[in-house]
Amino acid sequence: MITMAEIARLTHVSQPTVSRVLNGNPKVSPEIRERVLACAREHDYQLNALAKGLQGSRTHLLGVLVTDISNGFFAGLAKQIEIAARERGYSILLFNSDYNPENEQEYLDVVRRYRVDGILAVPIRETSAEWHDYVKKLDAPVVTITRHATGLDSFYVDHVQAGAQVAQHLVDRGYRRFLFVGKDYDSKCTGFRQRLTELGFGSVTTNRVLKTEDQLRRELADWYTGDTARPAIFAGNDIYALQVLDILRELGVSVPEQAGVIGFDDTFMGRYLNPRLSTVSQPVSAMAREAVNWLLDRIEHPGERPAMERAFPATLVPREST
Amino acid sequence: MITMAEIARLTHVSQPTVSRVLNGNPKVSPEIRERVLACAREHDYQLNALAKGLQGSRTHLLGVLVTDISNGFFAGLAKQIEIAARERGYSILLFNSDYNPENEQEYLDVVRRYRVDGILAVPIRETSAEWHDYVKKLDAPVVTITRHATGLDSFYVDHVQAGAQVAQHLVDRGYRRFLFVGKDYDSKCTGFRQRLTELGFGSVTTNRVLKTEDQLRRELADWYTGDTARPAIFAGNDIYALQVLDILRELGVSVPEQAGVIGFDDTFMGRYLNPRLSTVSQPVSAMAREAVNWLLDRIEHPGERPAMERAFPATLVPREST
DNA sequence: TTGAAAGCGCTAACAA
DNA sequence: TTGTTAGCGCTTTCAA
Repeated sequence: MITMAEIARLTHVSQPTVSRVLNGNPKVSPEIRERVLACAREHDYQLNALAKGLQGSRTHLLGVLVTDISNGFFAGLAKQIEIAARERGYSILLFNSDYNPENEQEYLDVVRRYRVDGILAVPIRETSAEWHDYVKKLDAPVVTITRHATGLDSFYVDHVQAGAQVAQHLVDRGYRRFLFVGKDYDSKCTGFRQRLTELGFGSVTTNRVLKTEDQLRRELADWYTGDTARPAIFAGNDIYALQVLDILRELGVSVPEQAGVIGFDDTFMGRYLNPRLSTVSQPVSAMAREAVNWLLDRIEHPGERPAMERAFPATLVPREST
Repeated sequence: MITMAEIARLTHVSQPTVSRVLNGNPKVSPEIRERVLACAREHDYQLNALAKGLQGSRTHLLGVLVTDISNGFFAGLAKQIEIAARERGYSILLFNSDYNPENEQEYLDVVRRYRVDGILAVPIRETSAEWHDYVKKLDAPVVTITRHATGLDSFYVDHVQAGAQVAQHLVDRGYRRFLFVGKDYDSKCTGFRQRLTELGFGSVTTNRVLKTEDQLRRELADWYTGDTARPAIFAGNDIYALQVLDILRELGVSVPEQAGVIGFDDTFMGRYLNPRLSTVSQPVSAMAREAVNWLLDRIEHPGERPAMERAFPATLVPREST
């Protein structure tokens, strides 16, 4: 691929002059400008972004670390991040931790090797001291997205509060017995339990962690037959909800009549399911956009400023399943 | 971030020696090796991948260009690509063309600026002369994935044949009137129509292009009421199928009794839908893995070799919707 | 086994 | 307005 030096040779100017032309520096005579641009176009010149990055300024690279890109919610998030970054001329290095802390650690290192200008991450354990310490000692700014990390830049939906909203909704709809399906350290579960306790249903709450689908099937069967109070299941994300819906159908339990089901994330598919899935919506696009803009502002206008802990509202989307 | 030169200064050796140690060159005395490694560890040294890439060898960067990362199928594909690349030490620059040829063109340029070692792409128009020409004149090897581009490296499922399989399946199941929902240039549609014609149902085939959801709703309503032969709908992907299913439910048409619906891609959700979605499965993981390995072999062992046109079998997955 | 020197392609500072 | 010089952090000769 042709370089600036080569263009300089061909057009009989110095290499820095070529740089000036290609960077739109106005202090270049029109004739030279024309000659250089024509030559660059003719040879399909493409800037060597590595050389530019090496020389010190910006790499215009952003590291994006998510837990599972195959989950529609994160796929949508990645898409919005990519769009927002592109608009400002940044490209995305994408990594998938798969909820494995070792991967997370390794990918963070990889991203540093490429000297990314900044990092957007969905950490596995946003509240852990490790995450906090790690972020603090990095040289590139890190923004935690969709999770709340106290004291760090984070753009998130308050999962504790959202969990409480779900609890309230289920109780309002007349459900009296509850199950949470998801990871045990999920903050949604915390908020869910708290509110249920406040509402006087603490003791009937059962919280289960989804491991294999088979296990979930057995647990659901046990759980459902044990009682006659109106039961509802809060799934930590729409994917779990989809599986729960399917299992209940197999068990012959009709939703929402015999059991309520509510998901989380408001994934695209929820709107079309049968029954249409009640869920909790997060403003993905706004979250991605604001997070990217904040990160890029930090990058482009360095200087101390307090951490931005930006909470976005979660919206309960009641549909047919509750 | 600390550099090799800095480590050299601290350990009283030359910078190239530091390079040797960190690259595992055996011709270094144990004492020096120890000293250097200790220093690197202490200061959390991270290689500057830009400098390494600049100096000529490999960047260990792969450009991945997909049409829509928020589509579960491509999200899954991206995930598998990322995993396969990681295993061999490569990272992913991800772009989303959103089915817009201008984006595709621009992103391909961006990727070249970062001097990626190779490109994996889901082209918008894999059969076009533009794509062919563009790929041919790039300096980095390009592998077309999930689409068949004749004469170029491509790892794909034969969509024409898959479309024919779907036609056969629907006819076998007793359907007699057909609708294709999807993009008009989709090769699946070509194969679908061909086979229907062969089977003597050519004239009753209606092919419609999905534009807005509202339009789809009106068209489906018109289409359904027009006739009494057993009708079936072939949706170009599972997302369309999901929407079709929902519209039919609104129209009070029961699936599969009054109308059959089949999707494409075997997205995760299909297994859990109500009714469970019949669809066509592509071996995503194998396709991604083989494509990545082929691309990396081209990168790591340069030299002419004929284009690899590797077709993978599509598997019809009959479930409850047909 | 180690070091000195050159150079990858670019930007930035300084001179002319 | 243009050119000269230096240097980013690394790998790669080539010498010692």
